[in-house]
Formats: sequence, C-alpha cells, structure tokens
Amino acid sequence: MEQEDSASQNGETTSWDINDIKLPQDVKQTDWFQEWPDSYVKHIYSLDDKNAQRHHSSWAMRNTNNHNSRILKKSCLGVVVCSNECSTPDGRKIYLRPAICDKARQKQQRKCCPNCNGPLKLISCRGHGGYPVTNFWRHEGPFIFFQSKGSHDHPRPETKLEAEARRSLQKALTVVSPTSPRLKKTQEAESLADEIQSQEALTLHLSGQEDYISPSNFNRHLLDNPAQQHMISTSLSLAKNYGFGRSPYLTEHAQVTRSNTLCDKYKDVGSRGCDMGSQSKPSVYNTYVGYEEPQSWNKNGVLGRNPCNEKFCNDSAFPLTDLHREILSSQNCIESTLQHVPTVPHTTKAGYYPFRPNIGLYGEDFYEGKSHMNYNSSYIPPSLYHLSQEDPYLVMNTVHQHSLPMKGTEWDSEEERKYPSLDYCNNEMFFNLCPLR
DNA sequence: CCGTGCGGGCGAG
DNA sequence: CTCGCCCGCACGG
Repeated sequence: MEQEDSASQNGETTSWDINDIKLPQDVKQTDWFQEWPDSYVKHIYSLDDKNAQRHHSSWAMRNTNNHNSRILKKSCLGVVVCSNECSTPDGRKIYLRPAICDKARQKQQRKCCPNCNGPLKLISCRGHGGYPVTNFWRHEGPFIFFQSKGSHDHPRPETKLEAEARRSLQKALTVVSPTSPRLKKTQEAESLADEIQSQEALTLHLSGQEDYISPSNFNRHLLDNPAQQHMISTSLSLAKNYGFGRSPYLTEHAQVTRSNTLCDKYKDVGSRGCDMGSQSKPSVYNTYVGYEEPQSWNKNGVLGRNPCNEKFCNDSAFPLTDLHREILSSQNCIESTLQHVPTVPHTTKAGYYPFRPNIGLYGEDFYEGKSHMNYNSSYIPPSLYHLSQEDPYLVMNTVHQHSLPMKGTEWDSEEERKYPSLDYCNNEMFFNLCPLR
C-alpha cells in the first residue's frame, strides 16, 4: 500500500543494483526512511535524511568489511533471546537488541534474562542463504541508495533507541546508587544496573505507580543532590521522549523545558517512522523457537507495519506494557487501566507512519514539526500521566513510598546478588533512587 | 562504554 | 574472484 509512491518503486528506478557503476539520477521522489527494512528491498533516500546518513536500522546491524569504501555493507546480528524461552505474564517473549560491538555483545550474552534470570542466547540471523541479512548503503549524488538482501528469520529486537534508553536509565541508577546504604560498592551497583538494564523497569514504575502517591508525601523526600536530580530528571525526560509518560496536561513549554536536550539528541534517530506497533504479534512470537512461522517476520514489512492492524502499539522487545501490567497487578493496584492506542492514520509514504500518540495533545512542533520519535508505545490514562509529569522527583518519592516495605534482606544472599530476581531488581532500584530513605 | 566506520587479513567456495 | 568474518584502530557521543 504505502509502497505505491515509493521512489524505489517507480519504473525508472527499480532496476538498479547497489553494485551498478551508475545509479539512477533521475529520481523524482525519495523514500521515507525505513526503520525495519526486510526482504530484498531497495530504497532511495534523500541525502538530507539523517537516518539514512547514519545508515541506521532498527535491526541490529554491524558493519561488515566488503573492501569497498564506496559501498557500506552491514550484516544483521539477529536477536538476543532467553534460553528458557520464558514469557512475560501476558505471554510475550524477550527479544533484546544484540550489542553491535563484538566485545559488548559477548558481555551481553553473559548477562541474564531480565524476566526469568535465565541465560541469554544470541539467535543469529540466517535470512540470506544461511547467512545474515545484509544491508548496503551507497551515497551517490543527492541520494543515498539502500539495498537489503535476505529476509530476517527472527523476531525484531528492541530498537536502538530503546537500548539507549535503558543504558541511560542504568547510568542514572549507577550514579544515584552509591548513596544507598544497601549498596556499599559501586561495582555492585553497576552489576545491578546491568541486570536491570533490559527491563525498562524504571519507566514502568514511574508511569505505573504515580497515582499511588499520597499528596501529603509529595515533597518529603526530594533528592538533595543536584547531580542526582539532574541525572534522574534526564532519564525521566528520555523516558518521556519515548512516550512513557507524556502529560496531556502539561504545557508544551513545560515539556520542552524538561526534555529538550535529549529530545534534540534523539529527535532524528527514530526518524519519521512511527512503527511502534510492529513488534506485537504475540501469537507468533510465542511460538518463535523452532521457527514455526518463519515468514511472519517478513510479513511485518507489509501487513504488520500498519499500526492500524496491530493489536498493540509497542515496539519494545521487552514491552513496557507487560511489566507495567505485571507491576500493577502484583501490587493489587490498577487493573486493566492500561490501554493501547486504538487507531492511527495510514501512512502516506513507504514505511512512514506520521502518527504519534498524543500528537494532538501537546503540539506538533514539539519535535520541530516532525514526528521523529516513534517510541510512544504505551497509552497511559491521563490520570496516570499527570503525576509523573508534574515532577520527576515526586515520582521518586512515589516509588519510595510504595517500594520500601516490599523486600528487606535479599542482599544477604549470594545467589540473589549474582542473579537478582526481577522483583528484587526493581525494588532495589527504588532503594537506589531513594537515598534519603 | 558503546556505536560506527575503515581497512588489513584470512579462509572457504 | 567474491563473500563472510575476524581483528585492530580511530572517532564521537
């Protein structure tokens, strides 16, 4: 559908190959950036397209030396999954983004599943004749030519932005944690942060628990360290930029004031795509191991890409809403208050979904008039938005208020220290965020 | 620390 | 020869 006016589908531009000596120069229309290119597709992007300039992809692609400086070649790293094939409470699997750096990837595979603490394993991409799917980038004239070879035979990993958000949150935790009496060594804090890196739990709690707060406690335990405040607010801002807590009640000015820095930093990474619904195919993903429906991944590029067709609007490998619900239900909190964005407009160009949840709620020009951020995956009722947006520190306080009584002596256990449970991680994270407790 | 790009080098086909 | 992949290096965030 959205392919019809794609530049790469135009008659005069379909015949080229990335290896051709001369590439078409009479391109009448360039493509919108494709966040999840799959199968044997070609695209012609504008040289001005930031994502194309940076050769981005939401697939985890690593640079591959093809001994041709004119054509950049990248190959897919697959997806990191849980060896236990565990599922989140509502039946979704863990699909982490493989680290691009070899060293980081090895380190990543030594970590544990954020859901069950089982070992992680890397599922290699073998979608191109048994070899990883390859992407090719070539800058020519005013265009950037893209060509993909192979069809991904694995689920989509979490996106780069999501992985970066996790790291940002992790960093915040690491900075804050030394003040916690429960964590004597920074190394322990870092280890813990590593473990929870993949959970996006902070965001979940922040967005999920804010309406627990008692108004009388709002200002009791504000962080007193400016650096901590900055770090936390930065992380929260990033989380908000991912769409995890935007308030329809705040003025645009307030939104920008709190998050413009990171917004600027990330505004063009996710590009114009609003593909946040693409990961959500529970029935397929539940049976992922064994590749019973190997073509399902490829179909994403056509049918599944329209968020209108999605049951959920969540691109996360560890969906926010899963933990969100888990946390909520586990604490006898709100049941069934979380919803997903029900409908979105159709795309107008290839792979471009100019929709952003809450788009009408706080202004189109928040992102310089473009719907750059595409990670607005969870719809949170306004009543839940409200408090977290009012004051990040308030949320810290909320967390503090509701998490302190939950666990006490886990650090006494060596096993727990090595393989902290999810609950443990979350709760300890709260401790870390609440140095004044 | 990690992502990214470059390029030398190697082995397989 | 091409291709996949390893490695180290440099640079930037």
